[in-house]
Amino acid sequence: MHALIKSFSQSHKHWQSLLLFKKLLPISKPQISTFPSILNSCSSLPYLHPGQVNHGYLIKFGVYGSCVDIGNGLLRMYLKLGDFQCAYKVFDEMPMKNNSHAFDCIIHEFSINRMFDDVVAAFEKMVVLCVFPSVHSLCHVIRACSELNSIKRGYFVHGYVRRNGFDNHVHVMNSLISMYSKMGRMDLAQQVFDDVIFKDIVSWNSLITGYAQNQNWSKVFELFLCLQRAENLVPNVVTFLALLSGVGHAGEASTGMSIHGHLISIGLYSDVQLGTAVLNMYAKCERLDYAEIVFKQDLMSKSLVSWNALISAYKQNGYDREAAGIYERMLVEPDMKPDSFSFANVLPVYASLRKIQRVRLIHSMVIKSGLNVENDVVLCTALLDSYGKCSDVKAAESLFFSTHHANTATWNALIAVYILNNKMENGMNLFHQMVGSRVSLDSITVVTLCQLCGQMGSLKHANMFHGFSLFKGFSSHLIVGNALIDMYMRCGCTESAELVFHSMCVKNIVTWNTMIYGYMAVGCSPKGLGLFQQMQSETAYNPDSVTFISLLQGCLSVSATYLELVHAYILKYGLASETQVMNSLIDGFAKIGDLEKARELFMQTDFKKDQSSWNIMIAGYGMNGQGSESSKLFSQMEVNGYAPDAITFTCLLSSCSHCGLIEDGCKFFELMITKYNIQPSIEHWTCIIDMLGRANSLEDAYDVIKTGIYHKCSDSAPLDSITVWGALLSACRFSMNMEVGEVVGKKLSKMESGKVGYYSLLSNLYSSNKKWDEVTEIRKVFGDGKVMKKPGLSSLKS
DNA sequence: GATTAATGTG
Repeated sequence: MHALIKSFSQSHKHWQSLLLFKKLLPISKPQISTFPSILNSCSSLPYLHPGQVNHGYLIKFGVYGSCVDIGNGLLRMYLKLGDFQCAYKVFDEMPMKNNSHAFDCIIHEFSINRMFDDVVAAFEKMVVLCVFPSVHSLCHVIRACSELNSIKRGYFVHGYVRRNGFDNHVHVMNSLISMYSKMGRMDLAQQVFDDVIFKDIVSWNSLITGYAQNQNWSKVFELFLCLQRAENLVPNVVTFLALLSGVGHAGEASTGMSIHGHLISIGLYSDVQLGTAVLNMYAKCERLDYAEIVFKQDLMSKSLVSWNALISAYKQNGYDREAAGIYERMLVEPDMKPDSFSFANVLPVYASLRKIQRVRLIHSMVIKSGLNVENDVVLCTALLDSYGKCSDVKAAESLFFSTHHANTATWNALIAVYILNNKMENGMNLFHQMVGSRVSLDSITVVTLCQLCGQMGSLKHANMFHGFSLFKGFSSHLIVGNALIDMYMRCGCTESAELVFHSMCVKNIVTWNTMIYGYMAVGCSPKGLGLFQQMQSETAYNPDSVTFISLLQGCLSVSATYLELVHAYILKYGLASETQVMNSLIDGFAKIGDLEKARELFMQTDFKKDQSSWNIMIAGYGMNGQGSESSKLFSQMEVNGYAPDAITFTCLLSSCSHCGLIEDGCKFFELMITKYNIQPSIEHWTCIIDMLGRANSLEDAYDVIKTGIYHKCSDSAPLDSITVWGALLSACRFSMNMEVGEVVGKKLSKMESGKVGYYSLLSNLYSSNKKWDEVTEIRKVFGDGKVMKKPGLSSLKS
């Protein structure tokens, strides 16, 4: 019977073996040698009960602890069943001297269960008890140190390796190379590599991958060339994965293509991972056409990673709609379930397309698929950011407060959400909390805070914050310098912006563009143009689209000659086919009142018109008092197959309001809701109130606000109500109704951050009516450095 | 030993 139990257990007939054991028990006392077989069977069945019962038998029959094999068997059983508490108990009760097998068992099980602290703790116990680990265990321990990112424990294990002669083992040395690589210590990784006498392909791969992960591309290529000269060693899949990642980041499409060809010729290309890496390489080199071909034709068995990589490829290159399309195609693919990578990839796409329903849907899918948002920071941050971009600040906040692992990116994201949704005070508060928290600040935090100060337009905050970033040592970062320039420009302080600009040792095209943009936004067109010319003569940068969009900012203060000159430069640099550049130019001519020129450019066929081209032209007619032309253009737009969007109607409504075409305005408002299914936004309501106000229907305008119908609009930031009341205020000014005006003014000054809004609206109002004396008067009252909030580039894009 | 992910400058 004992022999039969043993044979059942060996031939994986675990139920039979257990049943037989149960039958045997009432008849006779089992032999000690039967227990290891029984325990083996228990480990293979996903039920804890028989294991515990047998543990009891072992004690009852007095055999427990009498034999190392039984102890180890029991330990293995509990480990496999995942009952670590019982495993610990057995382990503690075992005679441990020289029982390296027990240690190897628990280290192995802890390691595959990602219990890295316990792996290291077990190893430390081994060292104390002078038990020698196996090479396999040692590799697990080294990996645990790298997962824990603990250089101290890494040094300890490395020392142990040296003292005990394990540095002859190539596997141990390879583990050390990748440990130091993951910790970013390529100097130490290189040292270990040099110490390995008989290097194998894994040694080379570990080092090459390390350099790739630490973005030292030249070393990646150099090592690859060395490897090719090495005898008896042939690069394999892993080598090429690292190499392709290097090529992708370096953006060298031609090198990538030759590697691609080489992979085909040596027959490695059929590997899905390599195929995906090739796809990713082309995506990073901005060769989406090749990436698409690789995906469609070469990747026979597409993995989830391949799909994710393709989504990411489109996203990286700015093709949001396409990226969303691929994600949706993936959803209907059989056997393809999105994972946290898919979600984190596609969320920013839906966020930038402002598809809040999609964001909510993904959130529910995340929960349904059993992913834990609280424990996955990346996914949590992506969700938080997406909700914030879709104006659902509450959802963003609750994600932030529910996560246990908020890191720097998570904090940065929520501060950015507050800025985007006009909650500057919340942003500032959160920043102060962040400084007091355990999370460290990074250059992105500083950039975000620069945006915050710039949006507030407060020079006091800007100066304070500049001091802070100098103190923290961030001001030498290129993106921080650029952000500081932008911040000072938005605060209207060109001198400080110039100071930062001249102090920067490393500049890029963004630095120059930011300066030019800033000069133009504060109305210093000669300085902007001067810097533009300086950039051409003193640097190797060619002006790009953004340079020209910047030069065309704030065109109210420029002349026709200036615009002609900029146009000539646009032609010279071959950017006349760029939609956004041409839109800015058309907008410029419209703003200075040269509608003829604007129309001429608009009719040109050598640039691809988009929705905003039409919007700009419609608005252009409106602001020049030609409301009926706006309406005509709108009909043409529909005929040409362009679906009008929310902004189109903002342009139309403001045109009708400006030209006193109340009937047309109401007609368009209705059309927008019924035909185009666009929910009125705060801007639309503002236009309506403005329109009623200008037509001396102040009562009606007041009614719109009093009845609260504007609350049924698509966005709901609290500052928005200030916008609406501000429109009424401007309506009051047009109809010279100071009675209502004062009521509205008082109301505004009581609202949350209402004073700033009131101030900025009033000064906007006065300055648009060219009443400079009143503007100066307001500055005297509120004169703490605040200036008007200027629209950013984002308003141009949409 | 390995490919895909979040926050950010104009």
